[in-house]
Amino acid sequence: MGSGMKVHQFSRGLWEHEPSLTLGCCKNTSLLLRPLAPKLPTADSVSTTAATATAAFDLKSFIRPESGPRKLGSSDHKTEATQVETHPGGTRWNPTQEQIGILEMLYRGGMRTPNAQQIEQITTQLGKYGKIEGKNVFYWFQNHKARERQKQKRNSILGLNNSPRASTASTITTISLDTRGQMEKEVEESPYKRKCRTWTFEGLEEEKRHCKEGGDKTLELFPLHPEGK
Amino acid sequence: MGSGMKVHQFSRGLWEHEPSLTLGCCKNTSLLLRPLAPKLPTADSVSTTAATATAAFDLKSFIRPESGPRKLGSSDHKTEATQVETHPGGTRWNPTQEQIGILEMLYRGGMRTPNAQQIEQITTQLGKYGKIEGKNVFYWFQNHKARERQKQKRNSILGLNNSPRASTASTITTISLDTRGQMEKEVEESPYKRKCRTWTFEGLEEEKRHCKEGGDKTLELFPLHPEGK
DNA sequence: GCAAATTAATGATTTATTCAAG
DNA sequence: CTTGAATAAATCATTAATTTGC
Repeated sequence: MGSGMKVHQFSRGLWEHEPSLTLGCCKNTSLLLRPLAPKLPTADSVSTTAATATAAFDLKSFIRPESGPRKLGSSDHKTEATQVETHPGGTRWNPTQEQIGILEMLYRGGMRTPNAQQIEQITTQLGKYGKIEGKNVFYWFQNHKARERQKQKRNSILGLNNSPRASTASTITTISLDTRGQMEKEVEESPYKRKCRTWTFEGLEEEKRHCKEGGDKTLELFPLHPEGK
Repeated sequence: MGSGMKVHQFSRGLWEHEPSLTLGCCKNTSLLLRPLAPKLPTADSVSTTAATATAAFDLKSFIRPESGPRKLGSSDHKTEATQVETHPGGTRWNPTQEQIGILEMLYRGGMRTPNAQQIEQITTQLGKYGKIEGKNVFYWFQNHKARERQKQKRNSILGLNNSPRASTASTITTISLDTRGQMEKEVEESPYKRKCRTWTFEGLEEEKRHCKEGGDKTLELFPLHPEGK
């Protein structure tokens, strides 16, 4: 199955990178602050770092917090952000027809992996038609691209066999709307590109057990960093 | 090559849940707004969506903005964010010894893929020792995990040959600090687990050409991906 | 001893694979 | 079965080590 092993080496060094404007949380404005770190060559950094860097930094709360002291009931942390409510009934994004339409239009227009700014704009626009987040847009493009590709691969393989029910799923006929120069090689996609997408974590995760039978809405909330950038 | 195909099914549904607080950007509180979209079953959504959803939403600016009217010189956009500079000399994160030490400690403690909250905390802590962002922490764990894995795979393959210098690379001896139930199977990792990490895009990218030979700092920030291809 | 050239490590992205919800 | 969501694998790209020539 995996017999491709193609190596793309060209198109090198032409991708620019975005410096990703560093939200204001990192409060080190002085640029040369790494006075520590004696930079010993070929240091194993095992015993040394363990001694130097531990500081005030209890790992217990980080590593698998379930095994540690369970601090669920205690409002010890800063549980003050009341951003409750969130997803009323569903865990995952349920796109509306308008949203899908716009996304497909963008895809057909040639967009493959939008960058952060584009995702932000798209999310803002699609937000008018229903709840959506940036990651939904991102994932949609990822998935759509991958599935279009494997659909085409399957069609190209099965198409030679010409089984009478293979490709009757969609059979879109009115594709040729205007098709200016945009369409180009819908097939034979270029497999590697180098983009930079700067993203930052913001919302905290929501595990929400399978919620098949649980009806209670005890949603506690956590401190996100509300200070934006 | 791809002959593994192992499916791990245990250790399921044991992750505690943080109910997530959805930043307030999505402003549709009324939950049932999809008046449009007649929801025709197995809709192709090609011609229909193109008609319904276009609205006020110029795709031209999204899809490969270079093919459209180039608006470089015009300061029409909000080119007011003088978030220049940021990375003084380097594009990518250059971890200090302390940061690496903490990260390795966390890794050895058992942390594999921290969630958003953990990443946020780690980033805050590591920020004391040098500039760092959340994505750096995330990437570090991804890369470290993957490379430890392939290192072990390589060792397990070569280890059977019993070359006398195979595993003398690190030979950490003082591993057993306290090691309560934490350590468990460092080898034979459980490769699939289901977590939720909600992340959102935040920083907009800004472009900065390679600056290898160009000494000028004319970093234009046009909204682009320079060419689709 | 230093600096350019080369190599090794590793940070950052993209693609492939997989799980699970509806 | 379709598809959103998440992770693992592959790989590009940049920085630090290391080597080499002077």
